[in-house]
Amino acid sequence: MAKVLNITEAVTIALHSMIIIANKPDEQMNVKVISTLIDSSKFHVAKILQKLVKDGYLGSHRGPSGGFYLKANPNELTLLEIYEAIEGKIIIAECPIDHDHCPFGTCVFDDLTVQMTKQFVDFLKSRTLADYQKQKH
Amino acid sequence: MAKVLNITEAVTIALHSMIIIANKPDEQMNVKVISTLIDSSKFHVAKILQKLVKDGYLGSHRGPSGGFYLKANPNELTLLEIYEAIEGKIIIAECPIDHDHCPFGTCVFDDLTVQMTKQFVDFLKSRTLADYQKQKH
DNA sequence: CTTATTTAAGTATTCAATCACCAAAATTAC
DNA sequence: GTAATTTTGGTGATTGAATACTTAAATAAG
Repeated sequence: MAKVLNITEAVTIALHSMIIIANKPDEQMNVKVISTLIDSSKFHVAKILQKLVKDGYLGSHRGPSGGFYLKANPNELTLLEIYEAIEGKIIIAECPIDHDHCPFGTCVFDDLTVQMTKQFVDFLKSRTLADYQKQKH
Repeated sequence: MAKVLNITEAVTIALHSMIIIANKPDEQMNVKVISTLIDSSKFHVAKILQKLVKDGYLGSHRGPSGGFYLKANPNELTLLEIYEAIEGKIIIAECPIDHDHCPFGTCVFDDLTVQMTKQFVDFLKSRTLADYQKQKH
């Protein structure tokens, strides 16, 4: 069973956690609550959230009633920025055969892989965190 | 640096090798020649070709002047079939969050991942090996 | 028959992603 | 101030995919 798209659990955790936190601006959401909501390992969720704190998208408070809160402006934060915070900058998927060595004039995939990657990037760029907030704040 | 599309070197070797072999129906192409043409490890190329032989797409002859030859009908063999011979059946990339646990009514990615996967599959299905032969036989 | 060539098959290594755990630091609540 | 809670940061295990290598078997050519 093969997946065509590289959508890791790490990115999925990042996107869902950010959306969940953006929808509860009044409560401090902690790892336990979030990992339960999205049914993921709390260790993995903790790691991802720590990275998002380091990158400035989230803030955190330790101790009882601690947790994470949104620091970024949801109207300006795109899904692309979250995606790339976890995975690194998206690069166009080119055919692994070096073009100098490819025995064909044009790529076997034509420009499909380029098109598809752009389509994905454009989607992520067009969506902000605010688009996923039930009540706007 | 993140790649959105899962296009492994293994699949790339399979597609390019099949096309190369289909274009030289009179010569026995061996691992050394093919791996040089596509600038890949001969060990890896050998592995992939062995699998394609087992699956019946190629035949082989050992010994001096041995090599691989096309067994499949290039007019009926699609790129999809080659792709799935190596990677396994393509499945729709769904969000790793179990739908029962997803806190959102609709997927964060909308149906983009479904659309993109179908687009890729449709492309691979629409191309036969014959489309890549310079002179038809 | 001997040697060289080539595929076949099995094994090993590498790498990334995920997951699990622990000790330390911070903070809150009592 | 003490105890409980929660993030932080580091480490290591595990898994699976991808890639690299090695030896064995087959075959052709001389």
